[in-house]
Amino acid sequence: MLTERQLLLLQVIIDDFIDTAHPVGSRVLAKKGTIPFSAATIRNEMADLEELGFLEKMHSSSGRIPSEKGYRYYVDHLIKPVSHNKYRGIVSKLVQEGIYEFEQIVQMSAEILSELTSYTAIILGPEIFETQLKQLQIVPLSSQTAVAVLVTNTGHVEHRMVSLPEAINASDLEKLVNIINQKLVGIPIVKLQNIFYTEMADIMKRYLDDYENSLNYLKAIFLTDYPVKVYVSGTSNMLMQPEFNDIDKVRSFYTLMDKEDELIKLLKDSTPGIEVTIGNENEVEAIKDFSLITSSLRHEEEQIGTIALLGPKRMEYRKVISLLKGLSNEMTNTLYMWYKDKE
Amino acid sequence: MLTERQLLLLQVIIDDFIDTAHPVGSRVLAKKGTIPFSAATIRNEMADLEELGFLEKMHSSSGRIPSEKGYRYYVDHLIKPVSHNKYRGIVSKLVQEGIYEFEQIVQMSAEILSELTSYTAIILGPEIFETQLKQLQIVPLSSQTAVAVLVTNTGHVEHRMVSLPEAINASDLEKLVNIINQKLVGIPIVKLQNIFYTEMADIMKRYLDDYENSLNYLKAIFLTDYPVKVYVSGTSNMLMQPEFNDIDKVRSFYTLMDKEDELIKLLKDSTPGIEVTIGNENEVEAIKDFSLITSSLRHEEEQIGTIALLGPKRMEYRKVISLLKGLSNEMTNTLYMWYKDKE
DNA sequence: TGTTAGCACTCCAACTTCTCGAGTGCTAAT
DNA sequence: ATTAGCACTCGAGAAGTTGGAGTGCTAACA
Repeated sequence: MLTERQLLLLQVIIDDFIDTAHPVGSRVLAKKGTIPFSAATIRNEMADLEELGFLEKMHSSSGRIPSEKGYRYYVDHLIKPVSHNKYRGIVSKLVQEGIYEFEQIVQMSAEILSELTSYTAIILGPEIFETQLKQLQIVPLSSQTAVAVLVTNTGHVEHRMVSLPEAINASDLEKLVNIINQKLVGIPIVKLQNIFYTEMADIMKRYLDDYENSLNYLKAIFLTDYPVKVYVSGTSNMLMQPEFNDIDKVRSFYTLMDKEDELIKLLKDSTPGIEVTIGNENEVEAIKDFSLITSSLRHEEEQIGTIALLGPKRMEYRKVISLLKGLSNEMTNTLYMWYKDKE
Repeated sequence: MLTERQLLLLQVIIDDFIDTAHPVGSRVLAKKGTIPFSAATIRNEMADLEELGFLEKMHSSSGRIPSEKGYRYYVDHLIKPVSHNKYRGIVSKLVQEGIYEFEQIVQMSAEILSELTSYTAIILGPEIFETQLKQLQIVPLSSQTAVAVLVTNTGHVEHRMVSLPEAINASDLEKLVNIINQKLVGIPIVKLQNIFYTEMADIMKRYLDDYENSLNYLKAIFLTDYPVKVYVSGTSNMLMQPEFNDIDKVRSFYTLMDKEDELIKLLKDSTPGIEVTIGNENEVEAIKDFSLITSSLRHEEEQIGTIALLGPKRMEYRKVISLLKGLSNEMTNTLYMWYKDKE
């Protein structure tokens, strides 16, 4: 329904605004020569585009800036993805070094990402869905405390302090750990809780003197949710963006960044693939002035983590999207190889 | 060398400025009634105090604000520490729950601290000086990779991915781990590197087929420095301080906060006890507008960590210092008990 | 009929000017 | 020694001024 010329115009206006952060006027646009029409014509078209809701003015005699609808159209229809060969291979290079666990790799990728874009990178997870128990170890520290160490097949290590039941003795503890390892190695972490109640209860009853106590003890290890970790990187890069000249925006931005649970909410239920949320499209009030681009990392239909970039609505969508796409693909492949290798 | 009256005046002026962030004028001060003299007299004294370098003016007809020398004098001589009974016991309560490792407790304390003061809390370490190896575990993930897990007597867990040497077989690996655990458990982590070269080399030669390879392999585990961790908490609280109305200050502040190595430099060589650095007293350029209060956590002469508060020069020194002192004592005691218990 | 030049109008941003109040330093009186 | 009084200073904020970049509309043009 938009004419060829309107499309071109919309594209050029948004590109220009993304580049300069200044409202775009007809005169300047005409002078640039990208559009073979006079300023007056451009003005007319601009008025139409505004009527259609793609552009808006800050005040009656300012240039036009893209509306959220405008950005949305731009993202959905006007961007031809550019592939960023330059950065291809970053992840696999990290993997090849062989000294990082998966979580570290995700984190490092995000740092690179925020460096490359000067927006803020936020990473969720990777969650332990689908990762399997490789080994459980319980190391007693004193008579009352021990540390439980859980290693997964992805090289991830979780640990947690636990208090030991009074009655348990060293040999029982050893037996317990052996049973667990025999029975539970290879089981996806998520399913541990179920199995724990069904199969384990029986077995433990048979082998252990102090069944009751041991059970309670294990609960502390397996039945608490392991915390989801959020990494944020590059917040100070973003302060250079002119939209942050407003001190209140800075305040509310950092207040959000400090609330881990809000960030988790932001990234938690992302759908597969790249998803772009512009301004008020997002339900979280605090980022109504921002755009958020998320890409969920998946392994066999399971979401195991999310990489996201948070920036001003005036974001370099073209660059960011292709970058994130590339990175995401690479991560997925890497992930696939990884699991295949470790199984 | 300062008269009684000058001391009183200095005290009141700084207190007032810390409270209101506004330059303090003679008239207002006289009206408040804390000083039984007229505004004119106060003016004269103020002029003297300025000449002595304790006060300064923003411009020729503004009220007085404390100079750095003024703050220094205030901190050194005019503060009578108030004990904060209210918050006593926070740490020991956390410890009693028995489910946190030492590092978590430090971190949580710092969060509380920043919440209580609305300044930024920075914590370094605790470093692994003096903590002893409790157990080493090597869990193979694939034919080429494994994860090495190191548990200390404080309940701290370090882990790292390592690539396995081609030639090594499962039984050798097991032997290796056994040797290490037999020989190295109880050794302070810092000394591992030395012992590794002296004693271990011999032993390994005797027991292992593939001595050369195993040695190289272990290097990766023991000879890399484990990273010092920095936790920062409460940065957004601080934005509410009026000194942060200047956007450039905010920018430079957050740029600093993003540089982990700078922060480490800031806290690394703190002397025992509480140390207050005001503005330019600190060598790090980026915090010349701030004051930093550090308290190093010690165990038997060794610095094992640092808690610090970063705030504007106009800081509530009285409150902050006593709070930090209390917390620090509590931590040290806790630490002492902890080690005693775990040894 | 689509395009363009021209013109009157709008509005912000940046700059100046003005005013006011809170502050000072100095002097003379107490 | 202390204080009251007075002239002076300076910055913060209000009010006014200007210029430029923008618009919308109309009329002329290909």
